[in-house]
Amino acid sequence: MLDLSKLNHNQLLTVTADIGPLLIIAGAGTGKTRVLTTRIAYLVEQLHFNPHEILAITFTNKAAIEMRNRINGLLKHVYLPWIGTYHAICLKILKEDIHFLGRQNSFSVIDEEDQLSIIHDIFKEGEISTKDIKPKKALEIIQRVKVDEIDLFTINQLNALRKIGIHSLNDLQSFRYIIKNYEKKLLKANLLDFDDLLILTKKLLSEHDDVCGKWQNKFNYVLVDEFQDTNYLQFEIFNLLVNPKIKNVFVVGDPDQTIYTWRGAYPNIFMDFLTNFKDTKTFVLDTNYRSTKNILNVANNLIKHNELRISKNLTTPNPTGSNVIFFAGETSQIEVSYIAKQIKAIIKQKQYAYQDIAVLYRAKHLSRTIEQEFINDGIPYLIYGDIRFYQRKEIKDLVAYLKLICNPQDELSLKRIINVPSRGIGLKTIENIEKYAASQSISFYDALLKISNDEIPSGISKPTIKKFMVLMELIMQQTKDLPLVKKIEHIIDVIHYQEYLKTFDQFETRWENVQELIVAIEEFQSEHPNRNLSDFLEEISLYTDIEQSKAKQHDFVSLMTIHFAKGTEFKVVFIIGMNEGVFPIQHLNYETNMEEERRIAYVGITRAMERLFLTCNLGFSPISADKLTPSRFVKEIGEHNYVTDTSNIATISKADLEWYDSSKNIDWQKNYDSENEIVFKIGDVIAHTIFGSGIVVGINDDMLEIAFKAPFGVKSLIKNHKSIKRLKN
DNA sequence: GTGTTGAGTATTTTT
DNA sequence: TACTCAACAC
Repeated sequence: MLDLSKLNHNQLLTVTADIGPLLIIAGAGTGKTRVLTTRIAYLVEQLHFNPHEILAITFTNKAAIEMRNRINGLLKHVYLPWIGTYHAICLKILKEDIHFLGRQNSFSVIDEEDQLSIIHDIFKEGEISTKDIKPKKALEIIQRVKVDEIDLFTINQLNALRKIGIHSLNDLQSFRYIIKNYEKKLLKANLLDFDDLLILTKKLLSEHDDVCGKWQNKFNYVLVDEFQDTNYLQFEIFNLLVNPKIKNVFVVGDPDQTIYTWRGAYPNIFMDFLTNFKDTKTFVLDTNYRSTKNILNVANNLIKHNELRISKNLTTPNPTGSNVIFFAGETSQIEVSYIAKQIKAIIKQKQYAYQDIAVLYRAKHLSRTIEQEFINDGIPYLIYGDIRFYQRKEIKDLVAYLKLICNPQDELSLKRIINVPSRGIGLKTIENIEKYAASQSISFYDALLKISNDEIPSGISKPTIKKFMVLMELIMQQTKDLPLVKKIEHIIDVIHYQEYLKTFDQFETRWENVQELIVAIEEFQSEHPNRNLSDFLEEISLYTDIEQSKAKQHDFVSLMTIHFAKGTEFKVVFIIGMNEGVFPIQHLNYETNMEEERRIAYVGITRAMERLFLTCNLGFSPISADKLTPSRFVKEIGEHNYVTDTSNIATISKADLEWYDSSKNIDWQKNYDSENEIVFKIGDVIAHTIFGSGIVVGINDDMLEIAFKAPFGVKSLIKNHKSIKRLKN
């Protein structure tokens, strides 16, 4: 029997609400996950829904696993096959039905590294220099164009393209070329990128009523977690999946925690939802069980500065708790050693263990100084999301071999491992093989076959290729009838992968990762005895990370970005780099969305249960000519709501703190001012908020070439960016 | 063809 | 600081 006694009044109403559209606005720490999982248990146990007709959409794979575990705690022996991210759900749907779009169900999914390697090929073919356009930039444009469904071929107005990072007509031409060829290559090789999973699912469901109807009939109840981070495309898919006759939906979210607008999420989605589902019942959960009064107070006082917001104030029955501490160190060195000192003190008092503590930051690179400090001080730590497991070289190499056993025609994988370990098949040879393949209109693999059997185009060494092909044949034959785990072990053995890895730094870690992969395969096999290698590859194609077994064994401090920390909680939280320009972040060529920055800070603060430290430093940032100032967010929280720690090493006295001043600084809330464009000419003296003064030395399209003082040199910047001010003619 | 080194450059967040 | 890329030595 389902135990509902632990729920508060509102939670209980939510869990036991009648079927029909439900919207739950659940603030941070108000028991969102509990409500979701209990609702699912309630559906199965009380309302007798079949687990197979329940679709639950989460934002991350991690959350999906977590949800499955919690449901398992509530309902023994009940398995919900349809819990997953939009991407995972779409993958399953497409694997079943993509042939309705005239494509083959045997497609595979590529990750960013694969995307980049395809982009590199396109650059080579189109003779685009990586100096003019960075492949990463091209990737970013491709993603934004695809998710936002922007048609680059009909848009000619630069104004409309600035927001996605295209600043000149020249670039537009190049990006058109890149995207056209990118899509062509994917189609030809039967590959889908992450965005395609969503785009094609939408296409499938919207263009094929019968297919759409089939899925709508299948899913009689649809739940969505982290609804605030749903992007438009995902929302469309959601709407297509919901059976319009019954409208059994249950969406949970918190508009104040929308931190993925850069991936297309939009705070207004809640209004859209209410428009689509007119008879929605809305519940608000605003009792926070996570944080102390002091911490919640800080969070509430910060987020109220967002203007585009539905007002909401969380309250908590928890005690007042310790003061929230603000610390400003003279340098970043002092900032991090302060944190180390606090952690050591906390541990010494035995109030908390390392695993109760998290250090959070706005951007990944900020973990560097803290990591160094922790190494020096012997504080155990783990950086999450550092290098994702399935993105590591050693893992991708071996997975590429596995993919090739399944499908020898997989060109990406083939090119990846053709010279891993080194076999004397370098870039030149690969290029020649590609040319040969193109001239014969055959695949890369078939070209290799031909070369090793008879024809030898110049510039390719037949014996080398032959040797490689014999090896591949051998691997395929010998692994054919082996169980999954033996397959990978055999490959590692035959290609002498361990010896090869020894030539790299961090051999031990890499070899551990290889072992970890074998464990993952073992687990897959014992959990799904009937599924084969390609099932495994499909399963991991959406995984970026793995449950780190390390994490279960040791006691360490967690280091992660705030984005990564969403959905977690820690007794003690440090948020570092609370500096203007760092958090809120200021970037060179993009505008800052201040409200989103504030929400990110809000998410960070609300991770804390008992102790919260906000730290900053007043040194020089690596890219700044000026001294750093504390973040405006600290000021907005209100001085009476926290305590400034001046008791420690070399702190700045409170009076000396120079705060962000909107009248003195250029506000980069609206970075682009196309109404009043300044006309620059060569020789103009300008001031930049980061690089100081400089002289315009070149002008093209929307960009200015500006010579700054050492160490910055000449930079290309956007002409009408608010960070640039003309000083005199 | 492979591996190393130095110069130059660019710093957000993730499925 | 970290990563990329071109140039160089073997």
